[in-house]
Amino acid sequence: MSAVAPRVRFSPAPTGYLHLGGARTALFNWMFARHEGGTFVLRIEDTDAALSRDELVDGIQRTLRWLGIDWDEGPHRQSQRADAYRAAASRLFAAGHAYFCDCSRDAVQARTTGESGYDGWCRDRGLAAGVLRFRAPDDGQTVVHDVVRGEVTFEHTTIEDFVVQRTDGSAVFLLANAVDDADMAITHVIRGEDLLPSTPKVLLIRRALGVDEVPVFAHLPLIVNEKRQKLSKRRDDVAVEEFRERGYLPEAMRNHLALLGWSPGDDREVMSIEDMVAEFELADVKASPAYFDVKKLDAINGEYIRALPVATFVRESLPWLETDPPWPPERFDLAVFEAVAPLVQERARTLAEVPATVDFLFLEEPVVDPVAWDKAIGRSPMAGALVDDAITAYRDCHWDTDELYRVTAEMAERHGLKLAKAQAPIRVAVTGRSVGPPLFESLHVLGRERTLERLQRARDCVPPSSS
RNA sequence: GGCCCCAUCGUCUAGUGGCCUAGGACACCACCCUCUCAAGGUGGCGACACGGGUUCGAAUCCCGUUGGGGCUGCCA
Repeated sequence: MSAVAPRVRFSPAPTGYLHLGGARTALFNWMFARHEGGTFVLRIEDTDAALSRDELVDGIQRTLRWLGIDWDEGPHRQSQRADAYRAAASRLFAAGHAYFCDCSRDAVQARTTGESGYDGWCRDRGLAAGVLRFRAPDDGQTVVHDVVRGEVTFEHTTIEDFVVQRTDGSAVFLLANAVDDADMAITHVIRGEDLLPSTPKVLLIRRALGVDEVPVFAHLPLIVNEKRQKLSKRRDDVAVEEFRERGYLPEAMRNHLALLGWSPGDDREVMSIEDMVAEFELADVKASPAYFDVKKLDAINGEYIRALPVATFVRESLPWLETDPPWPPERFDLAVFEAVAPLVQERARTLAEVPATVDFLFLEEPVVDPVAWDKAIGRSPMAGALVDDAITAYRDCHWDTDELYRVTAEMAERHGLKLAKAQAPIRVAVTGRSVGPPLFESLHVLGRERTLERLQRARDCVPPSSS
């Protein structure tokens, strides 16, 4: 491609959080830059005063870092480059490429034709104030060369005289975008497909400003919801921060995002970021929209969780165990959690699932799943006898996993039951649930005393007739 | 309405004219393993939107139709 190292930018509007589409766009820009040995620029598009708040920008940076996406330049703030945009606007006006317009919103509406929008009524009125509109060419066409979409042609007759500067003198994103990409020598514009229709306008501005170079464009397919619509804040869960809070690992998030619209070309899916960077090519990006499937994210996240060193898993789980836990905080015992961590790790798809898997260890009394209780104890004719036997056997046996297994298996045999059946009431009595970590390890960690207490309590609840 | 984009299993995708009776992954189902649940293993279900071309040959190229989507703001 180009002899010079590419320069790309991720230029989000600060809306208070980083959404999935933005994260994917950032990731693709970043992977491209790293693959090509180029420069990744972070630029905040906050020309709208309402968006120009520091905390909104901080959130984006924090989330990008969480995802492992770092930048080489910036963050540049468009809110701080007003002078450059004003100068550019003046040049457009002076050269006759733009004119002022004082049409009200209603007037513009009235003058909007089906084919090409605003009809340019103010073009020759010689106004000196108002919004500044770009004088779109009346004929000809602009061709956008797009790496993922090929050549896209826009007839100039379909491009209206669009606004480049607001009444208050601030630049609209089209202008700011054109000026910044030129000033920052951006070579590849990689962004969402929703920006494709605005591309000829930006190109027109650049040309009017005397910029000859044209960046390479790559319009990425949209990420859509189950109804195949562009993800929106209102109706969809789109904040990356929220996925973080739901217990997803950044590596899994990043991996899944990378697979939306791109693949390495073979059967690999779960792969390291290094491998993704090594394989990433803009030309391999697909053109069709992709649905963000949380089920698949869950599966990928589970794989990443299982691949963690146990100590890392414990550390990553801590926020979920210490912040607003389902048990009294003082009852939590890190050593106990560490003892069962490998068993929990094997089963968790998200870190958020961890507390409920181990809550029986830290609660005075376990959370009882009524359906499980009813099935394993309430309506089980053998439950009373099994629990009685367990109490007897567990009172005197060696308190270790193998021994617990052995005496329980013996007990099952005495009753002519499979161990799977025989352990059910014990599990529910002690953990409150029918599913969970392996039972005998759980009992071992819980301790004899508390195990017996819970079994006795369950025994007291069993109707006499059932024993 | 106008302009533009898109179209392979339910989903994410491989496929760039013959290797395709279309491969993988997630999800789902069955079986195996097994103290529950997971994990793992095996197998199953399941797609080239439709119609015309081009070609010896089309999921792959072209045209049309249909369907979906994006844009159409003094938001970006």
